[in-house]
Formats: sequence, C-alpha cells, structure tokens
Amino acid sequence: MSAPDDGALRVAEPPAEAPADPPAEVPAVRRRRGPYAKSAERRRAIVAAAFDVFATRGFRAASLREVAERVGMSQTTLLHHFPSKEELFLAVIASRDAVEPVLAPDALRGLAAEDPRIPAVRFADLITTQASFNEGVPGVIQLYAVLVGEGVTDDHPGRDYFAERFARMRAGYVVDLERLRDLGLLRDGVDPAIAAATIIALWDGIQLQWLYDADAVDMAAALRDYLALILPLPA
Amino acid sequence: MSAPDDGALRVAEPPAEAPADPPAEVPAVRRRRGPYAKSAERRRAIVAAAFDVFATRGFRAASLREVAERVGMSQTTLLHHFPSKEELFLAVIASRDAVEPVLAPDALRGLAAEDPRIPAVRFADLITTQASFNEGVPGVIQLYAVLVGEGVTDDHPGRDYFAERFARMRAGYVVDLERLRDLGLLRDGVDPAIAAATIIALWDGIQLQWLYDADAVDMAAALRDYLALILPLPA
DNA sequence: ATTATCTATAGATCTATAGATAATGC
DNA sequence: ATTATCTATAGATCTATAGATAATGC
Repeated sequence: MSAPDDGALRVAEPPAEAPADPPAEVPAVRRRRGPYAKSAERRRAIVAAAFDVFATRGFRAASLREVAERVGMSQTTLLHHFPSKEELFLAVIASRDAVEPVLAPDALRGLAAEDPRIPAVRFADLITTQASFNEGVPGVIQLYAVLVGEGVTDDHPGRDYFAERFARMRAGYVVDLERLRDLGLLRDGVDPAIAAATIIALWDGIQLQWLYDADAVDMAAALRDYLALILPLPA
Repeated sequence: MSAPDDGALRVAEPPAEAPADPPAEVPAVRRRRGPYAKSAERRRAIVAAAFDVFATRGFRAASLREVAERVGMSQTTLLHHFPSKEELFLAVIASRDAVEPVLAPDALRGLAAEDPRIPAVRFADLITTQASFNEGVPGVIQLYAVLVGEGVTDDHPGRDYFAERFARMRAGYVVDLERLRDLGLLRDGVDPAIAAATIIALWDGIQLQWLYDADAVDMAAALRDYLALILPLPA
C-alpha cells in the first residue's frame, strides 16, 4: 500500500559541463513536498476507471472526461494526477500486468511423484490455469484485445509495449519448451520457436472469439488440446 | 466491373394498409435517375481510401475529412456517396471480403494421384496458401486486426459482422474436419469443433504478432505445423 | 431534372492550459 | 507553502445538414 514515491527530493543530475562551484547551503530549487496521503488512492481510482473506459471504447475513442466522471472529479483534476492521456494509458497497461491468477493447479493430482512427465504437465497447467482465471475477469481480456489491435495503428502509445511483450513472451516460452525438449518431453519435429509463437497466437485468437461469443468456444480446452499435441499429457 | 446497381427504379413496397386505389398513371414519386457513369468509380476510390485510413487509424479515430482528402474531394461530397461513416465502414469490410488469393497450390506435387491423404493435404494447402498470400497485402491484415479488436467495443458497427464471420468460419472448418475425420484423416482425439476454432485463433493471433514484428514469426509455418499435428501431411 | 460538388456552418465533442480557491501538511 | 481541485476557455477537431452552383443525362 506504500506509494513507490516516498516524497524524497530528487534532483536531476547536474550537467557534466557545469562548473562545480555551487554554495553548499543554497536551496536553488524549492523542496517538493510530494503527493498527499489520499493521492495514491485517487490515482488508483483513476486508473481503475480508465481501465474500464479504455476496455469499452479503446484508447483513442476514450475520453478523459468520461474517466473523470466515473471517478467523480473534474477532467482537469484528473490531468493534475496524470499530466496527459498517454501517461494515463501507460499506467493502465502497467496495472493490467499486475493481474495475476490465484494459482490453484491440481493437474498433478493422481500423478505419481516420480512421473517423468511432471515438467510438461506443470507447463501446460500454468497456461490453462491462467486461461481459466482470465474468464473470470473479462475486462482484462477485452482491454488487452482492444488495445493490442489498436496498437498497430499510427502513433499509438501501446505499440512498443506490445511489441516488447510479444518478444518477451515468445522468448520465455522458447526457454521452457527447449528445457522440455531436452528432457525428451517435446514431440519430435516440434520447433520450440514456432510452438512458442503458436501458444501465444492461439491464446490471443481464442480470447477474441470468446469476446464475440463466450458460449461458442472453450478457451482452456483449445489451449489444453494444442499442448496435448506437443507434450505427453495424461488424458 | 459492372456496378451491382443497374440504376433501375426501385420503389419500396406500399404499406399493406394503404387502400388500393391509386390512379394508374400518376407518378406520385418522381423517377430517380440513378448514379451517373463516373459514380461507381468514385465510390470505389472512396472505399479504397477509407480502407487505408481505417487500417492505419481504426474506425473511430479515422476521419471522413482525411478519407475525402485522399480521394481529392470535399468531405461533404464523400457524404453524398456514403450518407454516413457507418455506411462507409460497411462498404470497406465488404470490399475486404472480396480479396481472394491467387491460388497456386502445388502441395500435391510429388504425391501419388491415388494417395489417400490428398483431401488432408488439400485442406492444409488452402489455408497456408491463403496465409502466404496475405503476407503480400499487409494492409488487409492490418485492417482486419485493427477492426476485429475495436469491434468488441461499445456500439461498434463491426460487432455483428465479426461475430457472424467467426461463426461462419468455424462452421465451415467443422464441416471440413468432420469430413476428414470420416475419411480416417483426423488424428484420434482431435475434436473438430475445437480444432476449427483453433485454426482461426492461431491464424488471427499469428497475424497480430506478425504486424508487430514481421521478422519474428512465420505465419504459414505456424499454421502448417499445427495442421501437421492433426492431419497426415507429408514432411 | 437529377446527380455531383462545393462552401458555410451547426452542434458536439476532444485534450490541455491558465489561473483562482480550497485542503493539507511541513 | 505545497498539493488538490475547480471554472473558464483556447484551439482543434469531428460528423452531419443546409443550401447554392456545376455537371450530366433523360
């Protein structure tokens, strides 16, 4: 609950070419007091409201006025806390990354402790557990789907974020899949790089179909079935 | 090249409660002449420009002024041809559906004419051929990715279109996969409904990654590798 | 005479800044 | 004294309509 900004004075590094001769006791810059106690909570409320507005409207069509209205403040007060729409956007996607599933995997139940397939089962279970968890927070899925599509448009503030996110996730899965391959747990002929991109692609794509018709697809089943094709998972 | 609208007079059906007694020769409604010769070409130019603007900006952030500017007409003239932004949108997605690949499948090459796997090879080849073709028209991929994400936002004119498109495509693939299953060409344990949704999801998702970094993923390879997991495709 | 095109503009936004007042805390 | 909040507003949009003029074709 403690704010990351502790209110301490932070001064930019002096430029290297500045002659080192400032009188020690001169407070050339007035001390900044930092945000008040309720500020962190206000910011959280703003980010939460912006999360919903961005998810239901997209970044560009979302208006700061609507976000402020939901929080119950004026649009200019909102801009006091987040000096631009883009900074608010970055705070929203950072908050999205903080959503983590309550891990309750029990896929290993009934599996002998010495079963060599355990690493593969764990890997698959982490993915399907997250997918099932996400079904309970549809706003998170919608925010992601809307912004990741909008992100490829010109001058979108999310472009770099999503490009890096994809690269990071692919690299992470590649490491996992190579490890599984080295344990003899990856089906012959499966390329870890292609499988990593495929897991992410399948996940993103099935979420999209789910947003259009939640009854028409089973997100966890689609992921599990793919993973069962490339890993030795118990039926 | 011929316009679907042939310029013939089309009158709305008279309301059922109207007493059937109009003097036969009275032209109560003046004859409409229909669009002039150059109108169809103008409309095509508008749709082409709107295609690009929607792809680079999304539907909501796109402006009719920018579309009109690209065509070289005033924004109000554009509205003469398409009476609202939404009607223009519908014309754009209709034009997208008209993009078809130049089919040049040669996956069957080297396959004996009597090889029983031919239906599976054909099915996979249609998909990967389309995927490879799409790489040559990145605007088509981007338009789709941007709009299908934006489509889940409130009151978006594309929502129904995409919902129906997903349903139609899933149903189509299910028919294909059930046929393959009946021929003994679908791997045991693969559910046609889940595999149909998976093919579409994987395709959409890999296109998204490709838009963010075209060098990082191989769209056709990802699709081919998945299909090779569920169908008996020659290496 | 109808269609195509334009200028002008209504009416409703939008983000962001200026500057005043109220609340908080050193 | 600094932060938080508000009203007022600048300046730039946006879609769509009204109404006039030009081009086309029955």
